[in-house]
Amino acid sequence: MMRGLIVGDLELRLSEADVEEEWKTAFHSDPSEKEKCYINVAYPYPSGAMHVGHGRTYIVPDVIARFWRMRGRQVLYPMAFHVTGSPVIGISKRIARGDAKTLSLYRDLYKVPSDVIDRFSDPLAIVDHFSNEYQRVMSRLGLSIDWRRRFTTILPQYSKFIEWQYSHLNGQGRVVRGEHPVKYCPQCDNPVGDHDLLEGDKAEIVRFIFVNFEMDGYIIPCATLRPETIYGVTNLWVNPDVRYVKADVDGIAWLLSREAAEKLALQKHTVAITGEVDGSELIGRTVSHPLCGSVRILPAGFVDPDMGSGIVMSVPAHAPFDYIALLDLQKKGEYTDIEPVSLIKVDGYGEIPAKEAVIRHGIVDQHDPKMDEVTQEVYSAEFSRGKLLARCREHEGKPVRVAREDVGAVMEAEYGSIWFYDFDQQPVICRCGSRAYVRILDDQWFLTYSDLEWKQQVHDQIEKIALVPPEVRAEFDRTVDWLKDWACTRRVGLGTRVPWDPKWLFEPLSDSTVYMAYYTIAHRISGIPAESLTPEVFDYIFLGRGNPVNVDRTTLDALRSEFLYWYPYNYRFSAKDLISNHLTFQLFHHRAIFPDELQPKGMVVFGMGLLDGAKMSSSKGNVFLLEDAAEEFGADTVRMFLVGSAEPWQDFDWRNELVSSVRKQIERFIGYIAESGGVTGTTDVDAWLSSRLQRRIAKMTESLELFQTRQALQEAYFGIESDLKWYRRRLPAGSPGGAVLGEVSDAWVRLLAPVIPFTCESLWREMGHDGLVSFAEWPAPDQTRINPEIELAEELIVRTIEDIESIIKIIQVTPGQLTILLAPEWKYEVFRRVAAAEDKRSVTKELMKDDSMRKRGKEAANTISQVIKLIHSLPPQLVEDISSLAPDEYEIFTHAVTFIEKEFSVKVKVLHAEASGHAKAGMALPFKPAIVIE
RNA sequence: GCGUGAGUAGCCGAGCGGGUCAAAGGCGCAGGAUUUAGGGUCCUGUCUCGUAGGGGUUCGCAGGUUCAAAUCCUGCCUCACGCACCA
Repeated sequence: MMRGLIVGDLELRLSEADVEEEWKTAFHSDPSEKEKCYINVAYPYPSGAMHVGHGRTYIVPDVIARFWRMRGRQVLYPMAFHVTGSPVIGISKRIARGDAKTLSLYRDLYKVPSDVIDRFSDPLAIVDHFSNEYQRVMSRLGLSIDWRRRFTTILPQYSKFIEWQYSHLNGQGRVVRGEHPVKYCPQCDNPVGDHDLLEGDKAEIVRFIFVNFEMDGYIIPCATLRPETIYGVTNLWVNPDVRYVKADVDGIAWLLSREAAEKLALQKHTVAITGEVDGSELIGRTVSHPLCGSVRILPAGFVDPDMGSGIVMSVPAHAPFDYIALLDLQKKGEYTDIEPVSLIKVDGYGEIPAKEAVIRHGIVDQHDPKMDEVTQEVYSAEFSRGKLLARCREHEGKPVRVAREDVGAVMEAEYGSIWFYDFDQQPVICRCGSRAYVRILDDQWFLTYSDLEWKQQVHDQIEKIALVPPEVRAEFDRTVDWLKDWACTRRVGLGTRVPWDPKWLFEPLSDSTVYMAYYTIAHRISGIPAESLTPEVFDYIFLGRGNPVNVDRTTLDALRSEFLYWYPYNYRFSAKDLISNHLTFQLFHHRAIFPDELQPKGMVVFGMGLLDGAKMSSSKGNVFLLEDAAEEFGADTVRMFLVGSAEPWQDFDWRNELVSSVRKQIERFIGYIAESGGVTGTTDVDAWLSSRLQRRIAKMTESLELFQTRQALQEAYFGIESDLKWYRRRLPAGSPGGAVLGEVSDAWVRLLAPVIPFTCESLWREMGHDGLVSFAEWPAPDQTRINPEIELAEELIVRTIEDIESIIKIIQVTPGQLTILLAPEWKYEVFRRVAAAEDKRSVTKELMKDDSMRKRGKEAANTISQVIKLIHSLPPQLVEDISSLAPDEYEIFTHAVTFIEKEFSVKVKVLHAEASGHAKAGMALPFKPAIVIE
């Protein structure tokens, strides 16, 4: 009796534990005679518990790994933990501080015991705890990982590996020093990433230019994105209620808002405040700029000292805000001599676009909520279609987008303009609660992804690499084009120090680019002291170069040979959000470090995970923990759902009701296998079932080769199940079936083993096999068992039964007798000739040229048109089979009479239509007999 | 806003080098069967009309190409992912 037949919760879990124990070391993978298959996944950052979304990321590669292992490959599926970076440092601080939200996340959602949480004030305790959890849960889910190779990215040996990589990149001139604006918290004295922000995580850093006016020996800067509009400036705006400061900026006397002066100090300028001045004192004064001459300063309450320099240049012809503000003053009879000065011609507008737009939208004053929209409208019209007018001198006729660059460059070179960075929205608040600013870091290290030659090499690589799905190729190419230099170092966090500048650490994405190579030797190198692992050692292992002496040669040769066995990797798996950074970075780095023959071979990109239709997100609490899922449904159910509900590259949606039905499917599968045990003998439908099985095997194999896990499961689960259902329906009453069922079970258990390995492992054992199904031979379709005639005959019966059912349903009578009238041979001839005809429209004429057809007259013409219609409604393969195999319908139906009689509980007669003399006889067509129900 | 991709029946999803598509499969729902103890299993139906296996209208919206379009082209709308120093 088979154990596990009745799948109680407890029993299921017990058997999972048994199998897990057996697998403990089964997937340790060493170089062998066999062809290798090396797959890997982006390693996790263990700062929290795994949810079902993570589950799929690691289960899909596992299914693929198991598949190729059964196909006889030496498969390597390794795993490590990425602990580089700063998030856990923030987490540990928040936990130490007793932050309620963080504590609740870890205690309630991740279910970390309180004594463990107590240790979380140490960031290393967090990653330690969760990497062990990850391993435990991954094992529980049956991932066939070689755990000997596990490492973390702050292991001293790994750091040495990073140093080696960067010594090459640096030597190639690919690491350069540069300056870079970042979001920065003065309180924390550190750059802040978007996830470090309490508010303003969508804020972007915008680069303004200061247009420097002059007044009494002071520079009066105005921040703008549109330097070309200098030719249309009619005045400046100053807020009379704001106290401005005089400041010494890089040795020159400036006048600007206090906020602006402080911001400048963070942007590589020396700023010393020397005095203050009321905005009101500035009103009415005259300033000048070489490109627009002298203009006056006017009062404006809307000027924000925290925006730009706190002083604004006014271009009323093209800026609706300026226009309406000027108008407001003039309504009071002030400054009536100022006229808007037009400098841009744009189709769809007259001389003063700002004025027209304001009038068109019925704006009455500056406080109208539509002002932003109007401004946007004018700006984008001018930017996309505008051309500069004659008053812009040498820039006349230039499109706005060009003139903007040109005028800016001239101002910077000749008129003392500098760049000024600020956020496009406020406020931007650090998690510590204080305000964040833009700061320019000037000793930052960059990877030169902007290098055109390097980009080209990566483009060439992308052309050669296998990408799943292929549509992502365009996105990779775009990313390569779009990448600029990447700031690859940080001041804080865990990680490897920059060897030549130890105050910096390599940033997390930058230390995770070629670690797939490290897996190949991770278990062998962990015993070697880090001090011995000089760059020369890695050169020897990975590049076969040099003559290192601090590690003995036998060891080195072993490492080198293992690396060469596995590398290059065959497939890397990752979610699609990493295309624009990690997945592309690793191509860059492989290209820079490794020779042609060791470049990546392929990548598989995953879709995202949803939970009940909403995006999964730990921070929002919208997650379902993987372990809870395994507990509730069983590991195999979780696996089958995650790989079967959508193809890997599609988004999937975890819904408990759907998962439950997957569980029933597995139970049904176990039931089928159990019932087929020990069945002997043969039946009439065995050959059919066997033939179908071969096709299912071929289809599933093909699908898995293409990573189509969902398609594979459709064939291997639902396909085989539906064949079995039909098979059983076809059996004579009381028959348990034939020995073919054993053949099906044997193949079926192996086909599903990659997806539901726990179940299949125990079934395999119950079936009396030695060894693990995980290493059993993958079924191969047996061509000799494929029998198209039998499948065609069965198809005819299926279709006829469907016809009978639908007729019965419509006429709603209880049939007393059923007669099947078969089409005569000449109609088959028509069928074959129509099927073979290129042009179905002229085939009637063609056929009617025949004497044999003509003498049948109208009947022949009708038949031809019915056959044309019939052929259009049948699958092409079927049409071909009907033509070429010429099924003997009489033989087929007389054999199936008992079955049809059983189906409809009615007497069945099978007759040749033309001999029957029946009124419906004319309806009979090839493969579609006429049916008479009385 | 920019880049990449997607929009198919109650839901999820096949199909997308044009005819074979009223459109696979699953889920859900409905009816029936079953010596069915419990949500199990099997069969049937599930856009619409129809007392003979058929007809009609559908595949984000609006146009276009074609004898023929879910499938090709154009425009629009909506959604997802990415837009950088961050895992």
